[in-house]
Amino acid sequence: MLISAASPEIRSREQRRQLSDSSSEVLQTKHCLQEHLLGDEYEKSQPSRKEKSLGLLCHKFLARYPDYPSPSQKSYICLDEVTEELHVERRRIYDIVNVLESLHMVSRLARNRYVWHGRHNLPQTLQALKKVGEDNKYIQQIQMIKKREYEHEFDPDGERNEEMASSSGSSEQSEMSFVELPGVEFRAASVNGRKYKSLRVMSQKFVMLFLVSTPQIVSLEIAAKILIGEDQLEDLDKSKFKTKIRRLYDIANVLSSLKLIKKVHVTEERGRKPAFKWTGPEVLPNTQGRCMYTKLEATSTTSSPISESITSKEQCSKALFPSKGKQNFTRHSSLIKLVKSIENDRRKIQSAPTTPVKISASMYLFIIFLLGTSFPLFLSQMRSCIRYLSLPSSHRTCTYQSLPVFPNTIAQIPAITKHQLEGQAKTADEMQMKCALSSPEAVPTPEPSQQPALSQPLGVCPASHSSVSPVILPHPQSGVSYAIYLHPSQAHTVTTYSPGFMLQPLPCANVTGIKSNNSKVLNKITTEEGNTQRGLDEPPKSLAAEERPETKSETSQRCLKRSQALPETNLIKRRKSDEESLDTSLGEPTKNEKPPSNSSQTNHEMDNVQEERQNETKTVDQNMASCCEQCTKENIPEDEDKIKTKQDLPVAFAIPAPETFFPSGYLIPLTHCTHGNKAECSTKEKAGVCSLQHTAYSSPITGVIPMPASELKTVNIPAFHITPLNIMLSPNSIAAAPVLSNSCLNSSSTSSAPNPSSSALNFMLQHIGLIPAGVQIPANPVLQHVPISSQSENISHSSGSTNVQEGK
DNA sequence: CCGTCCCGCCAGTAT
DNA sequence: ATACTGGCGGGACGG
Repeated sequence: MLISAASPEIRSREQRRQLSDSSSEVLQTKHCLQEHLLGDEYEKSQPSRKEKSLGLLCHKFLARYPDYPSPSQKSYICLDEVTEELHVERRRIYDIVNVLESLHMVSRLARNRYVWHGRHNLPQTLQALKKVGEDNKYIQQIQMIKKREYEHEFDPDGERNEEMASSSGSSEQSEMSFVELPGVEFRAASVNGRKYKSLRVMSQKFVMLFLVSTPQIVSLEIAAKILIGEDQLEDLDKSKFKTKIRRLYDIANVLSSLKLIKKVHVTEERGRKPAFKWTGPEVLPNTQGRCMYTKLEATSTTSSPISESITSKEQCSKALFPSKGKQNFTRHSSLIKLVKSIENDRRKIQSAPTTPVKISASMYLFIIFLLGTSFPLFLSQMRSCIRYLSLPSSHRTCTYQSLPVFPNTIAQIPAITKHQLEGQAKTADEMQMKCALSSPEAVPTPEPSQQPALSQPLGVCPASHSSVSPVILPHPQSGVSYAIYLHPSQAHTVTTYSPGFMLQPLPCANVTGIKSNNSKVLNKITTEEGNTQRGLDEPPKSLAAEERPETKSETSQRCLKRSQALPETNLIKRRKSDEESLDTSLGEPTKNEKPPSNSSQTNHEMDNVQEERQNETKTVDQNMASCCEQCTKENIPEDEDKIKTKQDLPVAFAIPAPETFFPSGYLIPLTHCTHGNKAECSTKEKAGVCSLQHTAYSSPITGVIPMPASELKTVNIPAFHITPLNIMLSPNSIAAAPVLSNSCLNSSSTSSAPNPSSSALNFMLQHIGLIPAGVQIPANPVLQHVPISSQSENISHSSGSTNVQEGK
């Protein structure tokens, strides 16, 4: 950790070392304790199968790069180096890189070379994938498969092909396409002529399934069937199915490492089946025109873009990302150069005197959520705000980027938050940057390298929407900024903010029923809920019938070769069990030190806790005063608790509000956000931030899982002061106003309403330096209106006897 | 026994 | 031709 101050390289290296060390240490310890015979044998214990797992490897890989790399310092990935340093065969790295590429976390630059993007693109990617998934009618396909299986129970006939053909056939476009992101640089470089059947596409589709289905749980079986069904029109043979499953495991492993999914089991009449549950960031529903994505023909080798839908989407994306408008390139040096020059241009723009950073630096902080509003409107509102704030006209330069930014940023917050909570390490630069942002001296003369941090991640697109529109308005006179949470209906009123407009704290009474506002959403949920889970399974039967001999001559050879390999010792086996026991004894606090491999159980615990917490919070007093009181004492959600123990941080909190009420607006004075206070923010912040960011590697499952809340609750806290070191986490919350306060450090809220407000606030606060980077106000999963305990764990309603169990 | 999934062959591509 | 990619599936490991 101490080393974290050193160069990123050293740090990451160290990190890796620790990781492996700790894991091996643990193993050795166990051995000492339980190994009866074989004294030294275990020392040179060959890496057990598990130690070689793709998941672990992926963790190591990920540990080398920051989740949110600062745009200024692009990290490149050299496969040779990686393979050497991680001691793995190249082949394995490809597996990892391929799925990362599918998420646009990396993109291929050239042979042997990739660029690391980190999770910056994740929100857009997921949104795009979700959109595509919807377009592909995956939901229907899933249902069809289930239905068919059910029918097959009785008459294993073969009319399924027709159904399948009709369904998947209708979406021929889904053949072999790879979802691209308009904003992803160099993405095109990865699109070479090679057949695109790959893991990449598979990975994307797999993710789509999660994003599309309501309980976000997908069984391998269904995933495999759907993926197969799409590829070839139905020639399901058993071996193909098996292969598909195998691939899915590969993908699932890296997705798990990314903490986007976790393994669960779906139990039904047939018994329990492996499945995976989405644990990644909630993806906001797409709104027409907001989502920009392009599908590229897999086999396309041309340098010209092949977009199937050159519609408003396209245009929109082009308008938003003029410099990124390029679509698809083959790997060609000239093209790469072009890209570079474009990038340089962009950099120049970003380095312009005035940038979003400055905006925040000058304390003209504001966040506008125009959820449910059209983008153009958003833009205009943004402009008016900017105008009002008397920002230098030069801002218009960055308007291009900064404007679209917000929505996008918001979307990213959940991921960021989660990530940070998990204690992932950050690069020193990143930390510095954050500190700098809040420090007075840095503000006046923003360094080019710093600015991108704010503007770039934001540079991409889709607007999010929610029923609540939090707004943070600067109040020059008093030097205090206010965060205002407005009901959508009021949003316009505020955004057209005029100098004379004075925001006033509103009494709790002045609330609006959120439920009714979200009725649409809720309805959707309830209707979708329950039909997503699969029903039966018995693919082999039908598949076997069609099985065709596809044997390869070389198979026999392989067998021989493999048989030569010496079987591993029993030692390894034993170790496994030892490892298990030890892990359990480790307890939560040490989680961050644990090796990534096994954490399902931990997760399980967590979920339980969360449930408890939810119940707990439910009972929390509904009125403000008492709420605050309580907050300070108890009701500290598990998550926060963990964070506290893990990072020694002040806990965040959210104040629960009456379920049926939603404050139509309230103000949160951001006292420290004034011009003169930057210094204090920065100093305190620095300490906080830095310490936070140095958190050691944490186990994959240790992260905070967004809790589903059944109701939206918010609080009206007119006069809280936000202090740098205080964080407020509203675990589930959304609208739960992210309120920070020294006196009120608690949390409890259980709100859950599609409202990125907390995210946005987090983001802003973090960038302003009010909140340590490692902390955040958890954003709330959007459509998770499922009854408290049910979340996605309870799929029972859907297929009656389906049931999900956590862990392996 | 069976769910996982490591391993590495080897075909297809890029240089 | 050589090196890089990555589809693929046998069969070993772990529970």
